[in-house]
Amino acid sequence: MNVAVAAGPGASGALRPRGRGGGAVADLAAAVRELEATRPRWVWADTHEVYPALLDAGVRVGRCHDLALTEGLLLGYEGRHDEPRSAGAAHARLHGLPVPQEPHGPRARQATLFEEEPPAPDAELVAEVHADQLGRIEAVADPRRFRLLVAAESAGALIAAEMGREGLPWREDVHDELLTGLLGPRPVHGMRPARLQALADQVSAAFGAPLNPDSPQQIIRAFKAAGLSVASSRAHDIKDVDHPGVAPLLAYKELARIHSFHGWAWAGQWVRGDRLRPEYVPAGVVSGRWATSGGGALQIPKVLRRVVVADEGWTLVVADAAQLEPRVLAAMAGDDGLARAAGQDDLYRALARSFGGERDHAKIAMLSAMYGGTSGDAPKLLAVMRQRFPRAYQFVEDAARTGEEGGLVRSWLGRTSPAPSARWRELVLGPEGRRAARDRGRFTRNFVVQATAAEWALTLMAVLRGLLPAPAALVFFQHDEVMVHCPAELAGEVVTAVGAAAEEATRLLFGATPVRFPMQALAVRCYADAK
DNA sequence: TAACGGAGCGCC
DNA sequence: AAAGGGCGCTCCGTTA
Repeated sequence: MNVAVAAGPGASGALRPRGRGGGAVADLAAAVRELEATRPRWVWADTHEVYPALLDAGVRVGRCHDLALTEGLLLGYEGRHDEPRSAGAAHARLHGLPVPQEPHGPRARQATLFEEEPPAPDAELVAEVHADQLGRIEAVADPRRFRLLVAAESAGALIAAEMGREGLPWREDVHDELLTGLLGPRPVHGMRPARLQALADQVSAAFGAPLNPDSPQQIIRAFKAAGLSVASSRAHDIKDVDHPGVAPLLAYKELARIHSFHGWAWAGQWVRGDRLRPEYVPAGVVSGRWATSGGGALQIPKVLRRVVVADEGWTLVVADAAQLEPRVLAAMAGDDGLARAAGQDDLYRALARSFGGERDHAKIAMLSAMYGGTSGDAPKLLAVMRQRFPRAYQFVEDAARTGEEGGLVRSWLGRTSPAPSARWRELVLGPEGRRAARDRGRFTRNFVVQATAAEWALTLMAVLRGLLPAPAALVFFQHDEVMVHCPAELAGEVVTAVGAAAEEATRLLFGATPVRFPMQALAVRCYADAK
């Protein structure tokens, strides 16, 4: 049963069960709670807009259909990536009305703060757009897969909202202690911490002139003045340079990043009550990966992982998919040889024999095939791959070729790469054309793998959500890694659920396949212990 | 003064 | 001869 939902002013809203007239309700959350017992699929314009208020009221739902996310998938599939994907825009297109432009960027968002009253809840509009989308889904090449994509994407939106509310356990005292140990005591606002300042002074002393180590230009100039030419101020390009300023500069870079990126100011903004609450953006990346807007939660440095500690009596179950992308390629390409290797726990080890016995060579070959790498030993190893695993090789080559020619590629479930920009179409005809074409080829080559890996991970998480015993909760998701916070006595059950979810995700995407997707799930007290 | 692109680096 | 995909975020330094 599908039930269209629209939120209205305050707690009110409107419901419209499929095929029946619905109506306005004074208390939307109460109405949803009551109907949830019948396990409906809730259809709404935008999970991000609707669901948080339900969660505030203590109402969780099992499944939904997110019109905006689905519209994005469909528009992409139809080669219309640039059109606005809100439910309102979709409705306007249906009726040939002027399409409201998507607000984007900080300015646009501010402007909408002062706009008129929210429109009356319109479950009719929701139902209409939904019906249109269902029709368009049936028109794609493989509706079964696309329906799975829509379901996973929508489930992801529910999870993102729930995780945003739950928050990642984050010990403020441990964080402060760690920062103080690395940087010195917390400075007054705007000042450099003592240890950073000391390192900056050492750098200046080594070069014999005041130098701001945050300025790439000044760094390059300083090396030049010392008679040394460096390609850039990047750590990688200066680490082997013989100069007394190098060591303190590298130390400064490492610590300065922690200070500015995940330091006290950051914690003040994103951490409260020993919980980090970033804003997840499902499908924020064109490949379908999630992004965050604020909080930097997808880039938590490894050194900070010891700050993530389970509550007393609770545990963290940390699980990550091993070698996800090559396994995805093996399953998609239907390459028997690669699929056999991907039936092993260590795919690269299983491939080593084909690459002269070196596990590292197998790894370089696979990564180069998926990323378009060509440096070092890559060409030689790719030639071996082409010969030993022709279908897998051809699969990514085809994706690259399509991209170079300006075409669209799709993930396994049907997520579609954006069309090339007008700028690219111009560029590709000019003197830099070959380069532009190759760049896009690398993008589409990687897209088919990365986007399918994201689908597998999203499906896994959606399944896992349904298997978790209360009060276990998903608290973190990072591309191919999930974390569950649960009472210690449930750890075993959660570990089992992770394994079952991985198997189910594999079955849903690929059916019967020799490829395995091992997930290492570990119950730990602290994220740093998961390694 | 605000806005913006580039550099740099963290994560996958 | 070399040539690696995707992001977010903060800083600098220039520009409007």
